[in-house]
Amino acid sequence: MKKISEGTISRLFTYLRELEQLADFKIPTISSAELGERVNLSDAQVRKDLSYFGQFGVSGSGYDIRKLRDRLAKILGKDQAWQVAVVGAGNLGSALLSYPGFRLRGFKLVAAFDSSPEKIGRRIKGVTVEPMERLGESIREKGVEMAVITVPAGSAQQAAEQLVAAGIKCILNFSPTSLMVPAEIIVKDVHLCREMETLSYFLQHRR
Amino acid sequence: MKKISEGTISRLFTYLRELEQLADFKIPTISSAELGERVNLSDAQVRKDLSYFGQFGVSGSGYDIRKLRDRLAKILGKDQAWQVAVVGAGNLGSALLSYPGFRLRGFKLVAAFDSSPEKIGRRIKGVTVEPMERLGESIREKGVEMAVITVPAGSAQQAAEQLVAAGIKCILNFSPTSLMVPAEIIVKDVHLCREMETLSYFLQHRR
DNA sequence: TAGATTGTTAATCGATTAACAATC
DNA sequence: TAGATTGTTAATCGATTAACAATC
Repeated sequence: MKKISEGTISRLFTYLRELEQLADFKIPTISSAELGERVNLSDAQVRKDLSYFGQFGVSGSGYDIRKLRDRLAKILGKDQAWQVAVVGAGNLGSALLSYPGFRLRGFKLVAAFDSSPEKIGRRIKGVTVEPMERLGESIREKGVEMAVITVPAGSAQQAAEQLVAAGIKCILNFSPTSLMVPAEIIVKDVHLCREMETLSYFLQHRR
Repeated sequence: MKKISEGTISRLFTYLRELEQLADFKIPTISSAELGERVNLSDAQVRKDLSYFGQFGVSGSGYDIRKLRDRLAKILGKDQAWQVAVVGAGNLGSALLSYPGFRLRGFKLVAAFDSSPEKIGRRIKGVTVEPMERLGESIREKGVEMAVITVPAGSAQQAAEQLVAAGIKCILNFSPTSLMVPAEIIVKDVHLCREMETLSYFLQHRR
């Protein structure tokens, strides 16, 4: 299979979410043009993205909504639940643990870790905050495959290393540092300040 | 001035942050190759990004660290503070209000709004949560130019409309919906579930 | 059959990388 | 001067868009 870009994958999730909503209505099919219009993308983009994974449509009539939804769900891993650990139980970590959207979308936040004694033992939405020393053991016990880092910049690298040592392959990083991890580890950075910064730049240069 | 991509702007902020750290040491200059190496980018990329805004270097010796830092800070709007409002004072909104990184980077979260009566009046890091009805007035009083939306999906569009009506030009949107706003409004979406989803896809297809 | 719409190939666009003359 | 490094132009790469034959 050829390399598929992150852009394509992200848009496929967008199509899937739209199809899930459409499936509730009575219409059975949708064209690439209609689907694209609903999510602000061109018909060509929709067909191209889908084409990486096979042929899902019927010439002249479009795509069967429920069938495409189910195929995409399978392809994108939305037919299964993912166990997730949160490292850092501060304000952001707690907010993520409390965010109902994750579970709704198949992500079960089942473990939380923090180094500060006063946080350890606290329960947040049914998850007990554990000490960092328990990280490896707890992750293995709970079958966690993905982790979110919400610790301050200074502790992020160490947290990442503990996660890698525990066998985690996939990290969502909210700390403003770039993590140094082995090449096979998939890291996605969400730098909140950076988002704000690019926004402020474009505001400054438009006003 | 020709159109500059978001990628370039984001990287310029990365260079700036690196230069701020470097300025603390005694070395006076740095080459594009060294700077690039520190932030995992090529020397060509560094020079190209900078070239959109002028000539900052000296052939043979590189860039004066403090001088480039100051020039970039000016260009990127980091020589001023930005007033920011948070719409939605739930877990995520509260976490953002409590996050010290924003203020450190020049973003002052000075207003917070929520529709739920039990949240109104609460103080979070010195900011009092106000009712949605106060949004326009408060934003004008405080000179707010940027807003962050952290309300649930169902209320996001309405929140956006109130912000636009209040004169806000720039929105950071954490709700999982795509906002419909006039073309001149700059919206940046941060879809936490989507980040998690793309991550889970690549994990699934690599294991 | 005629109209609609697919899947795919070719054209375009934009961003990154490589190369190098200019120059400190 | 010789070595280092810039700023910029040209080449490459990858992603998006347009076009259209195939086909339901």
